[in-house]
Amino acid sequence: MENGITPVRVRFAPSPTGHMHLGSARTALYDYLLAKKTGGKFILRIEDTDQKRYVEGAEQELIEGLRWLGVDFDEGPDIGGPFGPYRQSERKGIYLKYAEQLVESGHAYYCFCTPERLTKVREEQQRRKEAPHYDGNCRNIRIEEARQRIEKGEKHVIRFKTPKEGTTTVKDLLRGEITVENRTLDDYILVKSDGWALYHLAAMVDDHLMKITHVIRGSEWLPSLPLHSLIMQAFNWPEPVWVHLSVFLKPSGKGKMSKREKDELLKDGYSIFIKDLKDLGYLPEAVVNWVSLMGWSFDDHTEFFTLSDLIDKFSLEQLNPSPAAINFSKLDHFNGLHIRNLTDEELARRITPFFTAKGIKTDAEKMKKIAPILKERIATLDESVEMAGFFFKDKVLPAVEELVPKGLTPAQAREILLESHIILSAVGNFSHKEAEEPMRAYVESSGFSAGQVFGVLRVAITGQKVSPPLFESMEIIGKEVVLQRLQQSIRLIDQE
RNA sequence: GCCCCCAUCGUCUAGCGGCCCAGGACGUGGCCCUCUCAAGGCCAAAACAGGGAUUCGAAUUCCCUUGGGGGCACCA
Repeated sequence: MENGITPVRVRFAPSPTGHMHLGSARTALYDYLLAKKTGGKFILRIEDTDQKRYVEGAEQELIEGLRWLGVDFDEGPDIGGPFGPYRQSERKGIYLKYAEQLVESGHAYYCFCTPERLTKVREEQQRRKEAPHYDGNCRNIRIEEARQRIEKGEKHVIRFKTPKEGTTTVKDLLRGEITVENRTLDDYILVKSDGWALYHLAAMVDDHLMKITHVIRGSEWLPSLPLHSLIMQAFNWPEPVWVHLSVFLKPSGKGKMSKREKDELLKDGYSIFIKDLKDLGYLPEAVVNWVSLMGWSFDDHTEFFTLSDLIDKFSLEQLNPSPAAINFSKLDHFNGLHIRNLTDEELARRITPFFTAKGIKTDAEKMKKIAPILKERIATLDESVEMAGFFFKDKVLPAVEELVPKGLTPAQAREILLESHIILSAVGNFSHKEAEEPMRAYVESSGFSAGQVFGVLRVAITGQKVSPPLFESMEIIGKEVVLQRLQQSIRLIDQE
């Protein structure tokens, strides 16, 4: 609640098990905004206690994703900080120590049940239509006996001794108090038989040690919130402010994104993965703006925000607890807005890699001239290649059937091209204004419509039916090349 | 099956008892502008899941139903 005044310490704690997606991006963003707003610290902590699920390169992708978005962290694995290390795999010993402390104080116990036995217990419970849970077999083994068995090398885990009676009430900032009956909770494992701590223990220990004041995470954690609260209580540690964000649903709003749907999305030029979004031509500014509004709002009409606007305006009180369907057409909209918010120089710089990726050599000067006429007609950066590739090609190859549009005969199209060639040849200063003026006069006298004349010219000069404004384009291409291309098109018609 | 959460236009949302026969945005449709495509401008259709209760008064509070989501691992 002490938002806006006291500096917070918040952490984004992903596990390096796959690609960074929109949900992570939003959580990290809110963390960052809250930290910046309060003059606090934003920490990146890698939750890699599960060796089996580790994915090579995932941590790097996470860091790159955050940097790309502009969501910079103050402490983290690659930059260090006063509460490191920031990779849980490097903190193994710490967790074990705290787990044993819990055993000592009677809040946890050693359990010697084999995975086989547990599976059997669960199967039986399912058969009886009971909720699967640990049956408490080792709950009351005396600590001395347990120590002896461990000494003899018996495999064991450490379990939390969840109270069997009563209720646990925890407060979530968005939902208020949540109360559960303790008997519906399980004796969760804190430390595995290989000595690695599980999330429930590791995260609580780290949050405490790293002096985390607000835990912002996805609502999939809500069911284990009582456990986490109980663990904190067992240690006698103060609890952070708990903030559970709503989940993202698939665009239809029915259920969450499945593997198959992710593939389908990519076919439409969309993705929930941050690295894909970058390659698809989305601006980090737009992704930030868009994602910030899924579960948060400022007022009833303001929607365009830069990162610094968001730092200024963000507040936990305006978070919305209900699930949100991902709306990609709105991302396109925001991308357009942010593209138009870029300076010409900046836009030129951002679209250049997309040309390079398609094997098109660009030049910076020309690109700067193209940027302004491209700006309001692209929704994503990669569209600029399709729209403006012709500026950098030595040759364009207009299709004859496009050169001769419906309603015109080849002879008429030829006439337009020839007349235009004569008129444009006579233009001294080849600016779009000076070229357009005599061409307009020609349209008037020719009996053709502006659409017909300029349409033929567009195809002849750009090789495309859709392009940036004709005369601005011609100015950038230059008189010489324009005339060459007109001649080429006349030849093309003649050859038919 | 059990536990928890959520519920306003197709979608994201504003609304925190009277300002609401519900506002904005995306998308959709129409018109204007126009050399194509856009951008931009204007207009339109489009929602308080249902039922009780509280109250002079409910989208806003409470209960139930329904629907949706999440969770029930030696994963996070």
